[in-house]
Amino acid sequence: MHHASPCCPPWRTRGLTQAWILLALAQGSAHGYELLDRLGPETLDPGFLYRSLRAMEEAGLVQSAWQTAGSGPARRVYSLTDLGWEALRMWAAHLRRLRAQLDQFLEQFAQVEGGEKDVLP
Amino acid sequence: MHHASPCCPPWRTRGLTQAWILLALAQGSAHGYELLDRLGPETLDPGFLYRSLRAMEEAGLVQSAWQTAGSGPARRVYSLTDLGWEALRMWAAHLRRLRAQLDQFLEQFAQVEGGEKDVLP
DNA sequence: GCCTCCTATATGCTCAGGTCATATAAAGGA
DNA sequence: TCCTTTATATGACCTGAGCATATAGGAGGC
Repeated sequence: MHHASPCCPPWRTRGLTQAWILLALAQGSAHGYELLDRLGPETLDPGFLYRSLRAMEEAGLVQSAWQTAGSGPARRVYSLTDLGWEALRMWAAHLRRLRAQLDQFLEQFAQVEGGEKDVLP
Repeated sequence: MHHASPCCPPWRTRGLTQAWILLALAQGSAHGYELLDRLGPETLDPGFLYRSLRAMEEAGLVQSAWQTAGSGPARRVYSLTDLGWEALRMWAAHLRRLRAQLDQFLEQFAQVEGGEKDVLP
């Protein structure tokens, strides 16, 4: 019987990761390992990143080219396509709507929190 | 060949549904079908709602009581527990952090969007 | 030469949040 | 009686995401 903490919303928010990847790429072409650094290696799983990149390439949002020059193993360098830029703009619009929803939530929460103690006479 | 819209972030944001359910319950005890009305029947799947309510009851966030009086089939009326209120406050705090992240995203987006056309000499 | 570490990409397994379709049952009205 | 409305519930399935692990090239130690 360990209620430790109730419920708990722990994570780095679900469903928005692709948006962050697109934004990171919008700041300049890069390969996967470099994107990990840009987004914070602690906050993003490498496996998920690489899979996402492949999926986004298949969808035409990004394109890749092998870079064999330099030291270490070959790198797959990704860059945004026009379609990717368009997707990023759509994400931005979506996140603005999401922010409005959050404002609405927090406003409603403030109302119920104030009246929590005096619900019925 | 119908690229219609690229990528597309369509949905009512994932992972936050439990928070909305808790908030709706904070505005007063209700049974499932009534919660559907409060949250918008179009935006929430009944099956998912009922499963969530059962899970939250098991977690101690809500409690339920059968209401056989009145017309129609029996209703399971849910209400928030103290633990549920605590969870709701944690959700609010989390969503404030999420809002800050969104601000950061949109700010960075505004920067890259402005300089999109002049990337290299 | 060989071993080991760092960089870099990739795959398999699994879980949880969510959607869609469908089942069941009580009341009320035609 | 049968159909519709209200209300709760279950089964199948999809997908974003996390965790573990595999693979391969280069660099440095010895």
